Amino acid sequence: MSKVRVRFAPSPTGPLHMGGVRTALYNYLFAKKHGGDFLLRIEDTDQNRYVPGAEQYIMESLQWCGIHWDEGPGTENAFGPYRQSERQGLYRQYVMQLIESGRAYYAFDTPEELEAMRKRIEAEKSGNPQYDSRSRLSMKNSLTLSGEEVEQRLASGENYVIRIKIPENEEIVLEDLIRGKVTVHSSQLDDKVLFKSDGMPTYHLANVVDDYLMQISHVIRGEEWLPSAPLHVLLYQSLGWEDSMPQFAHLPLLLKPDGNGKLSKRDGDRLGFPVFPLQWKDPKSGETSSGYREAGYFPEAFVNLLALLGWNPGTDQEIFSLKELVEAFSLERVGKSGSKFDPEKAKWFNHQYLQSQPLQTITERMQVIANQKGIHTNPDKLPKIAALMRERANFVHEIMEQSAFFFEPPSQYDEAFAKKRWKEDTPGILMSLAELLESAEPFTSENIHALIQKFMEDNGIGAGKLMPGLRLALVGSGMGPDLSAIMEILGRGESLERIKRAAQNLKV
RNA sequence: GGCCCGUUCGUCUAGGGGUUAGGACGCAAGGUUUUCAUCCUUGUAACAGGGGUUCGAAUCCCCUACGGGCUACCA
Repeated sequence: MSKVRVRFAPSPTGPLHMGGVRTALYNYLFAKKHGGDFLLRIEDTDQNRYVPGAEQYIMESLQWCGIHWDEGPGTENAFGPYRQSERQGLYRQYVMQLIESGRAYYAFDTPEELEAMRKRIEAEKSGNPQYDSRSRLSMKNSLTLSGEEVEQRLASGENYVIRIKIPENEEIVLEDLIRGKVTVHSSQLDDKVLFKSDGMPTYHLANVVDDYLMQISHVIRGEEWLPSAPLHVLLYQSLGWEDSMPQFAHLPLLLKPDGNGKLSKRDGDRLGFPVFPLQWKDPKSGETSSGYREAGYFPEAFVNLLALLGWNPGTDQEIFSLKELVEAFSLERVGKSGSKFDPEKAKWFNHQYLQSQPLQTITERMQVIANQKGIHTNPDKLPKIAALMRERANFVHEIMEQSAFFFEPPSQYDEAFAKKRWKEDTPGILMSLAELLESAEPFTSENIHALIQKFMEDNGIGAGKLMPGLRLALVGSGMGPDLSAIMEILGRGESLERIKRAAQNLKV
């Protein structure tokens, strides 16, 4: 087998959504698994839909995910350039080749005429309302016009497109790596435009030409391309490239969590989860869409959860590093049916990574959040807080939210909890405990814990009587981790101060 | 409408002729804990329907239903 070369070929028409990232990921995994190349190619043949910043966004997204391309914009070599707009001059010779061999033809129809044709066929119910072997002879093209007139129209600079001439009665068979044999009859295909009147190729032509020129071995893309895959096969055949035609693999779609249909931007807004890897601000509308990065996901978690949406290793393993994914990945284990995205499970993945991430990574992120929120922190405390708090959180920002009491004494006490647990004798008990804690040396969790145990024993006080009040004093609510650990982090001064303050101020 | 693709717990999925249909998320209960979480244990819950083929079908075939994709001088 020749070298594996795959490409991810997004169109810079907006932010890349997570389905696109998954397609890129599968391409990457497949390439790396087989020691091949992963290329990034920008399909910007539609100038009308170009969105500034989109290309940059795509690249930044892939980089954030750790999906690195071997070739792409910026890595110029023999196969470049990697933006189709920069390859414009390349395509013309191939359409001309098609025209000369009679596999394509010029067409001069106006949008109005095309519309009229569709309407007519629809009204007659005489077939598919499309430009095909049945209707093309009633249109204005080089099949119906005299050679002279075609020449004349071309010479006068009239707008024209070049269409593929779909053969009339042919079974087109394509062997899809995921779906098996897919057969389509040529009568179902229409004479797709290959070359637009603006001098740009359409996707169909450009992707076939570029895949050929870039020696792509496997085309791994979304299922939405399956219907046009036979057209691409025809193009390879017509161009005489049948022998180097890549193998196809059409991936199932990512579906919205509720109801049906493919995942869209709207769903994220509606259900409160990101559908984009990175936050995106639409340059036209100014509208902002949230991203996984900004929502606090680790890129490793994002990649992990994406990988398992449509692929599985056949084992019970669910946590995979990128490296492990490369090792385990195969197209044979990609499913055929669409996957609904489950935001809850996404959080679970991040929880897993939060537990296994180096403490330093977490504290760095905590520091960033602290700076943003204007929270003053003692950098020495952060690793301790992280270690103590992370198991209860899914995200670093949740650690910060749940750790607020470390940075600021309670400004108020949870009323319901106080009502239940703050008794008349609580202040007195706490004051005695505070006195005892003065002697804890050093002021560590272990020592504090031991002293508290001793205190309870000596005074015949149960944990249920002491702890809730103590917690209220230190935290302000009935939640949080072990109190000895909290006090160690708070330090002796702050801990005792909080205890005394509550004892003095909190009334039954 | 036409064409193509698909259908196992609510969700992601394993399983590809003989399984008590397995795991994970979620949910529920119990346990641990000073609280809330975490964690642990247990439980809940599925082969879309109908016909075949077969001694035997979730698994193979057909039909139906349902879902999805495509149907542009967009990708």
